[in-house]
Amino acid sequence: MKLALINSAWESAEKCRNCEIRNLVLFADLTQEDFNLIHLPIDDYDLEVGETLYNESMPPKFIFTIRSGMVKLVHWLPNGNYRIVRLLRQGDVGGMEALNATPYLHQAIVLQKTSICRIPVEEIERLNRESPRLHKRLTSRWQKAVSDADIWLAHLTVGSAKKRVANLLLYLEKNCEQGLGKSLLLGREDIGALLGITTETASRIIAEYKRFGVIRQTSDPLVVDIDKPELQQIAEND
Amino acid sequence: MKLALINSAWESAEKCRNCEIRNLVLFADLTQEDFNLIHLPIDDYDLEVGETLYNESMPPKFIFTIRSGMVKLVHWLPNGNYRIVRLLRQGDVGGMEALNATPYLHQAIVLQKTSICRIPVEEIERLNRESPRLHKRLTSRWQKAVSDADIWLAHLTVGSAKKRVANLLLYLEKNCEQGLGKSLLLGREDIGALLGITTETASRIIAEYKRFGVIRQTSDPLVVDIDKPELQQIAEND
DNA sequence: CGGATCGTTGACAGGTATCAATGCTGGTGG
DNA sequence: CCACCAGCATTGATACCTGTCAACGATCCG
Repeated sequence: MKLALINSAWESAEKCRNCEIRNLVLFADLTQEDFNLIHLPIDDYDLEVGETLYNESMPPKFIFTIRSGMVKLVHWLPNGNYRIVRLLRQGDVGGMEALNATPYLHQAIVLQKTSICRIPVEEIERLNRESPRLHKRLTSRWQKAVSDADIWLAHLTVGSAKKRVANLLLYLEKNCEQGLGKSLLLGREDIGALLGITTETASRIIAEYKRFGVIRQTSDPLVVDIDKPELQQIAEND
Repeated sequence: MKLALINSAWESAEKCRNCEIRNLVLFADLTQEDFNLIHLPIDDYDLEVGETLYNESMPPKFIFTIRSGMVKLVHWLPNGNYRIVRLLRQGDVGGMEALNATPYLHQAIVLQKTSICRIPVEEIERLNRESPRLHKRLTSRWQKAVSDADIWLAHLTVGSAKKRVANLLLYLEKNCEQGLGKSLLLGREDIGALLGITTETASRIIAEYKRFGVIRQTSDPLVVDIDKPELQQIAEND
């Protein structure tokens, strides 16, 4: 049993060392010695659309890095409504609240098939104490979370509903890994919760964009081709 | 010259050790030995309404803790409009971007006479390396900045303009140090930039609240008495 | 006293929420 | 295989809200 645990830990360190997106995530700057410090298992696994990564009532024992895919952070309001406060994409870290021994602040739900690394908080704390390189990475991740939230606020909650949807589509084109000119097309309810508008308004605008050819269906119903210049035009003027 | 610097450093460490709000800010957990590590001067000073604490084009060499008062973080948009992305109040830390050697992300402008501690980034970095207690504090401040931003988003950018203003007044009552039942009354333009509404709409709503006695002028034109239950009522239902 | 700045108010058009009804699609069980 | 259902997306009608443009009042200060 103990041996199994040690093997597992060794394996996970090995996997991290060879991880192809390592330069994007927490362990980018770790050295060989740092990896030797890893004792607890780091699990990696995939989640399907709609599955929950963590929520407010789970014990905050892990942080999560996104290897690929996309996750929404949902904040539930007392009246049963909800608001999406951020999207996590490749290289982002979720659940960092756990590092301060406080409960998770959101429910994290998968929007696109997503590949995850789940890292025990204990492990992070040990490395944090013993590896200044990891510490540096962690604080810069934290900063990224703050500045993402600010940019969100400044771009996605101002202007008309049309502008907001245009900005969202442009944001997704950049960040959803579907390739140039392609964007993930979220459910209308999610679009509403992201932009602070109703589902009906979101639907109307998406339908209108489709009619005018600003966005076009692809073979995958969850992905659309977008007319980037046109959307940028809408986002700025109109 | 060198002696003067050393004296100044010694003095600032001394001041921090005796600071009456120390338990709120970064140095809460530092020990005597930790203070002995402080070599660079930590300045404290006051700023008046409208003065700028830092902005995007200043070299990011300091972080700032708010001893008292209130500061807005302004994000300028390309078209000349601006959005207030967060408010800093007693115990908050501003300009933490500097710790990652990136430019400041906002312009920080004083809303209420504010008392500041300005701490050199170099100093923080040294302490961070040598004092695990400070490190812990720093990460928890960072978390606070993230969760503040999220709460902001979830409460102050949804619902009707009336609800948003009500929520803002309740938020200020809790956080502006004017005492129970009293709230800082911001300029209408600031209210607009905070809530994502126009100045005119902000003005209409404030004027209406005044007419119905939900808020009442005090001797200080920048402070109002608020009818808390009524505002909570408005924030939830209506 | 005049000018600048900020707050207030009005009129109006356009945008958005709301309520309600109707398509559309994928999955399930007969 | 098909009928049916549940969940989403779409669309319409309408009232309300908010942005916009414009004018006017209040206050402060030189």
